[in-house]
Amino acid sequence: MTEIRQEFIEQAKQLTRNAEVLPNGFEELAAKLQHAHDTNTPLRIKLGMDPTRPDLHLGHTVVMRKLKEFQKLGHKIVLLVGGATAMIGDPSGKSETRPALTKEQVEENAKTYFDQMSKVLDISDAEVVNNADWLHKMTFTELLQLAGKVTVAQMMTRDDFAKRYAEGKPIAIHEFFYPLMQAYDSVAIDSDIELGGTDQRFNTLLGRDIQAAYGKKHPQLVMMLPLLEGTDGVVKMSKTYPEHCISLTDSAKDMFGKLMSIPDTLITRYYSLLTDVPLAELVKMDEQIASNSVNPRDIKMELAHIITEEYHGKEGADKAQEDFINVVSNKGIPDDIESVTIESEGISITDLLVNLGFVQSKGEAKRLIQGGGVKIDGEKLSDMSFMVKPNMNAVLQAGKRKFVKLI
RNA sequence: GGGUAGGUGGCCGAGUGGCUAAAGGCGACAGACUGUAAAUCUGUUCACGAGAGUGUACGGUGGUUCGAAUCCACCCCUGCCCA
Repeated sequence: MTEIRQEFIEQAKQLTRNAEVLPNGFEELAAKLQHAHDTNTPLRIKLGMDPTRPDLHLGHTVVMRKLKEFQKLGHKIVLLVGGATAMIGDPSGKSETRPALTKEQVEENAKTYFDQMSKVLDISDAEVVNNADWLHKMTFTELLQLAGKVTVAQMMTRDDFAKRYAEGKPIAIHEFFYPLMQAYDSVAIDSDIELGGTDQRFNTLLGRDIQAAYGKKHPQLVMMLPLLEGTDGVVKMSKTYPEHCISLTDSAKDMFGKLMSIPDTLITRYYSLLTDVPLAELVKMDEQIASNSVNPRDIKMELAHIITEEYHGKEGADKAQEDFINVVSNKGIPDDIESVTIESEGISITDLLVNLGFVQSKGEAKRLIQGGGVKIDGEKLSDMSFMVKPNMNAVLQAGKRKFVKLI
């Protein structure tokens, strides 16, 4: 084996920040980087995407940021749209078969995906493929050949299969095909490295085995990025729990606020996974928080600003921070709240709250009032049958962050 | 095909004839406090109604009963064991 030059060891080190490389740590990675450089053949970096729900959140950007690093080093990003796999649904705990998407739907969702992705990396330079293009053309014989490469016992080593089986939960046969299809994709696009969250360990490693089974001499490495916890700090950020997601399409204000709502324990983790702030500084932050020499809120606010700025520019981030301090810290009201015009006959407060979409039902509106969560011009409202009249020129507040101006 | 255990509110999970709009937990929302939409504590958590109350709800459809999440019949779905 040839000696690996320092340059590529450094590169590999940089690339493995936050990441775990399987199976052989970063030595094989460094070797691949060097080989790619010496032979002038960029590495093909695969990332699979599920086109069923096109809303991306910060959790997705952890992987995307890593892709960007590869891109900067001159490697080729291959974005794989899972048009075929989308019909199965990743068996991640729940066995729900998703309805087949039409080609148009997949394309449309993919487009939304790319729009959002381009906020983080350069899509124009990427290779975009859809696995429906080859998987749907497979014959049954080819499918059986593929399925023959893996045993049931191997399949069952996949963590969530094993778990569900132990718990007596159903596993449909077609769910076994998900990893197989994903693995075959690696054959089809001839990837050198596949990125994914740690939940993709099995699928991506299977890709390596299947590539080898189909004759690839140097099968892909697997680079796994940690799953970002949602704003509750416990469960990974996932579209299953939209309330814990920070979506890329969130307004600057929401993004900032949601970032401020993460538990203090998660601050440096968010820094590490979502910003370029060097590790040494993160260590310092941890010390500062531990020793109480700094208010964690301030470090968190800086984090919120950095990330918000990335998606909404400096101005947007500044404004969001200003609003946050004004509304949350000083219990003020934002300065750009919307107005609603009240019809001349007036409207009951409960109906109004429902109409505004602040609550789901009148019952909920009443509970909110009972709990002291409704204020008019800062005064708590206790009268449930309160009638809102026109020209009150007052600010209605429901809960902590819903405001509207009544005219 | 046979046996057996299950299917309860956003989720988990108790409940085996009336006291059950259904314990408890999680989540969510609100209030208090604060150093933040962290933490902690408290309250709320099907819909309509000012309220008394009414309607809807425990896999589905029928039935027994004054009364059913709870009993019966059939059906659908899932696990496990056996063949």
